[in-house]
Amino acid sequence: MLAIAEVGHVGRATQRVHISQPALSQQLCKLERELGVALFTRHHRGVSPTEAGLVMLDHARKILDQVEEARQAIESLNEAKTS
Amino acid sequence: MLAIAEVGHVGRATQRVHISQPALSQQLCKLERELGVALFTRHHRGVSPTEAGLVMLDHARKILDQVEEARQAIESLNEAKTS
DNA sequence: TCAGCTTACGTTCTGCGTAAACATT
DNA sequence: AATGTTTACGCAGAACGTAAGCTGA
Repeated sequence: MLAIAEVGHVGRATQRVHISQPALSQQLCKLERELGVALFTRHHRGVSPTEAGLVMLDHARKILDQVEEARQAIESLNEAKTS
Repeated sequence: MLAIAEVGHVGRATQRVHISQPALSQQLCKLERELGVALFTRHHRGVSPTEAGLVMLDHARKILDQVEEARQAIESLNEAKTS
């Protein structure tokens, strides 16, 4: 969700996530409410990350990497079983 | 979700997660369908993790730790701002 | 006026809880 | 019979998409 907004535009990010732009905006707003901090500053030419947004981006990448790692771990374990 | 089932019983885990036992069972089944692998073997005295369950457990802990780390990072960043 | 984010609103889907069923000893 | 997991089912809340609104250059 946030990781996608790293493209610089909320609207531009939609083609990566395959959801509509308002929905993505809602997700972002919800996350910001949840964290109690603004992740991006809105301006007329897309958005740019705040300080908090930057640290969050870093953590988000790590989390997603970890998830992907887990997914691949069970995947390769699956193949070993079926072979 | 999975991390809670590390208590050994699906039913016993409910008091940690504060959701009903059927709901937790559903989550577990859904995750197993999603991964295409059984995470636990069911027997008459609770459940015990399969091989896949064990590796998943390991990854799940890392992921949750990472999430917690992120949450605390923005938290401390918030406090710095307000002070 | 234009580009891009946000709000409104109705619909669809997901997740939970209660209740009932199934399985194993 | 008893313990523990799963299925059925109805409902509340969340998420999405379409459409309309808002804002700054």
